[in-house]
Formats: sequence, structure tokens, C-alpha cells
Amino acid sequence: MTVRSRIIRGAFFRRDPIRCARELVGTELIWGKCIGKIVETEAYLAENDEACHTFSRPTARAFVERNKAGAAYIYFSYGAHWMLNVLVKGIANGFVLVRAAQPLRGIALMKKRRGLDDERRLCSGPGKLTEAFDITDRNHEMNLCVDPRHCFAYAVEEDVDVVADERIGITRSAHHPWRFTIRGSKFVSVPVRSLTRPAIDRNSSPR
DNA sequence: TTCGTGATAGAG
DNA sequence: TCTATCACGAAG
Repeated sequence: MTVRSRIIRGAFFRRDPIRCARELVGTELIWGKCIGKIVETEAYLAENDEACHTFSRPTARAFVERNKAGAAYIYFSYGAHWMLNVLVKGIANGFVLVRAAQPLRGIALMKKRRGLDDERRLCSGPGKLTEAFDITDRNHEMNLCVDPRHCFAYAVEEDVDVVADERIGITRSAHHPWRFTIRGSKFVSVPVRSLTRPAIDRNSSPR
């Protein structure tokens, strides 16, 4: 089976962001010589989601209008890190943030770019991942569903145990369980907080 | 736990 | 022009 036949096409991203985020976990991110298995994503909704850039950034709303599903939305965060998102336009619009990956190929190159040897820490966060893969704003608005060298691809193994958990690193609309990880993966950014979330649990949580 | 870093947006 | 904010990461 060739790489091309496994490419995830635009139809995948013409659904809703939550489902896309969940199903992108376990797929492969192919970027030049580097390949990683995606172990962590988050969904952001263009509507009614205060954590999404579209909520407060006119440029993000314009991006959604201007681009097709599967376009890369890449921005610079905290003066240091690039974030890789994929545009979803379908039943609902939004983004999938690619947060962590398990290095599969091009590992020596990733180590060099990151200045690290520990494979677990090469792509264990959205900023680390883009550094390891050399993803920057020059890839902004790139269509990630056509070029087999810059795309997502279905993995050969299909059985993936995905855990839903609350998104992290945000202050607004943080309660939605729209973070998705591979259960038990050692390559995620931050360990999942709870495998089973109580429906209402205000007393056991400090702060 | 703290802090650097720079883009963005909105207020004045 | 100024300020607040931020989907982070590394050092301590």
C-alpha cells in the first residue's frame, strides 16, 4: 500500500471538528522526511466556543471564510511557538489542534531540531511538535489534503483506543471534553487528568 | 512555580 | 500609543 493511497482527503474535514479531532488521533502526520503518529488533538468550534480564535480574532474568522476544509491554520504563540491546526468546515466549522505525536520516522532529524535525545519529549506538546517537524508560518493556509509530503494518513493499524478529556492550556470554555488522546500513550503533552469524568463534581476539585 | 517572548486586538 | 491576553515550554 502506498503512502498516497492512505492520504486523508478533504471530505474527512468536511464534518464537525469534534469528530475530526477524535478520528485524527491514531493517524499519521507526514511532513517531509518526518512521520509521527498523532496521539493528542483538541477540537475548537468556530461558534459558541470562547477558546477558539474565531471568538476574538477577526483574522481567524476571515481565515475560515477564505479557506477550504483541510487548510493549515498556523499561528505564533507566546512569542516562541508555532501551533498547527487544521480547518474543519462542515456540519460545524472549527479547528483541530494537533498537540502531540509519537515519532515514527525522521527521528534523528527531530532530535537535531529539538536538541534533545528523549523520543518521548520530541513532540509531546503543540510547540514541540512544530519544532520537531519544522512547521512554521510558511505552511500557513497550505492545503493538507493533496500533497503526500505534507498530509495526514490513515495508519495501517486501525484499532485505536481514544480517551476524551478536558482541553488544557486555556482559561475560557475549558470544561468541554474536546481533548482526545490515545489511552496510556507516553507521548502526550500532559497526562490525562481523569479517565472517567463525573457528570457534576464541584466538591472534589480544589481551587 | 516563574518567566521570556511577540503577535493580535481593543481601548484611550 | 498602551495594555491585556495568550491553544507554550524550559528552567528551577
